[in-house]
Amino acid sequence: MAKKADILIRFGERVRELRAERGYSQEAFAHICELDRTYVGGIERGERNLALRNIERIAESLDISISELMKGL
Amino acid sequence: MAKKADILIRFGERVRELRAERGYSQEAFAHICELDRTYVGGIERGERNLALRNIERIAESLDISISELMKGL
DNA sequence: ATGTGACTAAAAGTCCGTG
DNA sequence: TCACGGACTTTTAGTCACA
Repeated sequence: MAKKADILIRFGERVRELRAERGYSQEAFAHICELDRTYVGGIERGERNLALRNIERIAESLDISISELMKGL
Repeated sequence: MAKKADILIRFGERVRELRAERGYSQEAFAHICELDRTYVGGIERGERNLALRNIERIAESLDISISELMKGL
């Protein structure tokens, strides 16, 4: 498990990129997503195998579709 | 929770559609995904809030990208 | 060939903190 | 502002018997 360039790693990198693009701190972003600050950190580090509902929340908070969020993964 | 046309419902419908298009039974498809038949059934019925790794497995088994799988959701 | 309820183990996800 | 840890509760993963 946790092979490098794993889907979770790639997803985390993608979230971090998009979140930073929007000028949000992890904490501010976590608040928008209504997720825990430490949890969002874990997602960005590729440590979290998050479920579909939370993927949806993140996409919504980034104001893009899930499909768009998953692009290139 | 579980509002109609929920993400899980829509995702399940999408999986069912694509799976059926390929002429797989739930059981045959479950075998390809290396998931339990009843688990896949639960996904198609929108009862499972499945996590990213399983979403990836399903996309792979359908031979499409996650982004493609999520299209229209 | 599928729907469903029930179940246990594992993982998701929260909340407290530190450097 | 973020990485990371410990302890905790809730939900998912994965399977079964049965309709």
